[in-house]
Amino acid sequence: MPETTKEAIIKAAKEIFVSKGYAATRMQEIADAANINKAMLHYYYKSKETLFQEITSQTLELVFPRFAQALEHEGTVMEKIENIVNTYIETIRHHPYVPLFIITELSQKRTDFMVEIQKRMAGFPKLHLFLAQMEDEMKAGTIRKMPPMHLFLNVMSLCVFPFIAQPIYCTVAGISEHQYEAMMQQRADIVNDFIRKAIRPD
Amino acid sequence: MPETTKEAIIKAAKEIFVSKGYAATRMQEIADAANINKAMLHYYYKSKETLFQEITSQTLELVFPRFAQALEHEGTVMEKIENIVNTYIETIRHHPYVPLFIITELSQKRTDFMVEIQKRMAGFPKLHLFLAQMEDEMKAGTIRKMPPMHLFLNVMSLCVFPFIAQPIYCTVAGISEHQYEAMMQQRADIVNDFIRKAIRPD
DNA sequence: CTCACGTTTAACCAAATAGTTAAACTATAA
DNA sequence: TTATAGTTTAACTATTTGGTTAAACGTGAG
Repeated sequence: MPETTKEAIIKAAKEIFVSKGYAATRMQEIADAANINKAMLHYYYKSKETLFQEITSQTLELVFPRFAQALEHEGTVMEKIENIVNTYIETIRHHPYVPLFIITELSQKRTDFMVEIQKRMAGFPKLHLFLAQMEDEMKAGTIRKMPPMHLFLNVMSLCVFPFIAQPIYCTVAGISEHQYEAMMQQRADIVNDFIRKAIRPD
Repeated sequence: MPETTKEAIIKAAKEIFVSKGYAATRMQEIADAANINKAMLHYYYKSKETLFQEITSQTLELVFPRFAQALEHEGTVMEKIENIVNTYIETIRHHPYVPLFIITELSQKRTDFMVEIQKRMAGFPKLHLFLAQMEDEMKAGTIRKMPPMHLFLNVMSLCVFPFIAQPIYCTVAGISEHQYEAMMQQRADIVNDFIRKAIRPD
């Protein structure tokens, strides 16, 4: 089945916008990647901003619903964490450039992008409920005492950072992208083990 | 003491290049921030590339020597980790934009930047010696068994990610930059505790 | 066939941005 | 004081890049 022009544009634009960010992306580069004339981009999308908006929307949609859902899981703190870890790593493994894309664009403080992010955040279940549950379990002695915010940050760090840092990690460790992907396949189990041991009471 | 023009340029350029990246930075913006005419930039530095090179060099110099030194510390795996954690978090707390800067520019795959990074990596002590020591201690039963690469990645993740993710974390957790900085002050101790518990043998 | 409509192209324009130049300014040493 | 060298500025050019236009192309309906 031959790809429509619009599909080719979206595919190429997603590839390039997400991996290089808005500022570093050239419309010509997208046109080349989609094997079309640059004018076609403007035929289907009014401007670079418009096209970027479309890509942003599709990209965030790919990832945020799953992230939100992971936080809604029922159970103990450790069961919730396990679900978050599995969901995050699995999702990001399929879209490895997305976290850096989000962080890159957020750091530019482009208002339209920040609005888009905040819209998605609104659909998020309240984080502080999860933090409160952590405190309850810490008081009950089910898990070790530590600042709940830091525990949550630890979970995020262990899941997300490896994908953001892939290029530098491959350089410093002297391994290939392929070897790195192999590492990421076993990562969810390892992270869960790590956290389980770290938070169990003495 | 009145700042020299060159100092003003470097200060402004560092601020802007490091926080927004090469592609999103405008020479005019640097000139404005330094309160000088745009032509002055080209009087002191041949081109945007040249100025960027200078900023890159100074910025990496600020951070890489400390990172390298932290890996050279003597002692048990946990003692080494503790030193790495303390050094990394302390260093990055003073230069919070640097990690994202490095990752952003690396992801652009600009060859000159990658060369600059690899030069600094050359001065790094061999990571695999540290990994080998981990394996020794795991066999000896001093620390829990787990893939050494993942343990190292965990340490990096817990130290570096919070600074990269600051903008999105402040949004999702609904806290101010100031509150976030306060969190980062206590972070080194918390991360060390977390890792210590996670790697101790059962 | 041919008309009409959506699609595609080459050539072009306009705005933004990096980079240049020549003249003016300033401080300092002879 | 003035000659000199370094510094600064306004005005400019060149290049890159986002965006436009009018004409050409192709295809399905009548």
